[in-house]
Amino acid sequence: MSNKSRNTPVFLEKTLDLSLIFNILDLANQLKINGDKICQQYGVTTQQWLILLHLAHDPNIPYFEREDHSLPVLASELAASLNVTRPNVTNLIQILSQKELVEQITDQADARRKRLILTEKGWEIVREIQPIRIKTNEWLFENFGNDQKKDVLNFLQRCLMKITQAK
Amino acid sequence: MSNKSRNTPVFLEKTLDLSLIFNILDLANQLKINGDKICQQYGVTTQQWLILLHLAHDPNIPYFEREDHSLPVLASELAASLNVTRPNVTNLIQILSQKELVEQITDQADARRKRLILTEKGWEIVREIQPIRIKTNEWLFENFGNDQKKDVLNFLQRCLMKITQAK
DNA sequence: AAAAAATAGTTAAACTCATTAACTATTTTT
DNA sequence: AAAAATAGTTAATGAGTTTAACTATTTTTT
Repeated sequence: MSNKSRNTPVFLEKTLDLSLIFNILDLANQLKINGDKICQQYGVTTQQWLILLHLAHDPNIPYFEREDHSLPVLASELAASLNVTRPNVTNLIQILSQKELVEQITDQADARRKRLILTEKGWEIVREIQPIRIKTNEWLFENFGNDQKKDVLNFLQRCLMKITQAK
Repeated sequence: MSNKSRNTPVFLEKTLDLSLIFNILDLANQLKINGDKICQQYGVTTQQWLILLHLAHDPNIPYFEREDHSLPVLASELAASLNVTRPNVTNLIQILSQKELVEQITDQADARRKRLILTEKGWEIVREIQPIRIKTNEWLFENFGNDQKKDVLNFLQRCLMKITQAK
């Protein structure tokens, strides 16, 4: 009695590749949920906090390893780093401006550009979340050695490079 | 001239842990974008397609490795696997029902439960996307050996286990 | 120098996915 | 028989996202 609704059909095989994909997605999901739990105590979402980290020039952000970033961040750079559209960034920045965490300053050399900087209140949130963030990650990875973590990081970076360069 | 808006402040250090987190999030993001590009040709989103894969009992889904799943899936199981609330699943299932990809059948042994199954049209989408999915993933991981992939999978699974058991 | 093209960002409308709180219906436990 | 637990829905709401059409500014081309 081979019933489609009860048994895995033949064309859906268990493979290393597909398991990897699902586990990456699941873990990212969990990390986002974890982030939300921390961030919500400070009145921001994980996504909003990620923007604050960009404005604070967190050196761990992959985009900053690929591109130069000596000047304050632009909306278009945020869009590129977060892989979302510019209107979406406009939207998020407006929310953060209303919360008085971010300010926009028109670039003197090019009036089309708006440089985004953190307010003191914005810096405060980044500073306060930082130790919690570090502790949480130390806990998460405590059973792994540095070499192991480096291998995984390398794997992820090479995948990212491949996937982003294909566009 | 140490200007907060231009230089990385001291408390934001570059670390292996934080780089790992960012890269996991970024890669998951890219995978979702990739998925959307494929799925949208079939009139579904990545999230909706993931539900179809659950109903098709894809053996690569992490939840199915942890829990038994001999019977057709329940909304509550979907919620647990996707890490979302039950009302959200109700919502998604309604969309998929309207698209005639999913049917709900009241469980005979327990009338509270509704077993979710794919319609023939639902199966068709899963079947048609499958080869594209496999080819895309083979391409993505083509430069890695099986051992390397196994190591990464193991790393991700252990992280997931740790993070989910902490709740 | 003027016109055209490119770039940076915004506005508006719409959609997907997600939440919480309060509810119905059914089954299980006490 | 009553209480508690379980499965799912409804309603209201919100965050984040998109596309299409727009303004303003700068750069390139002619």
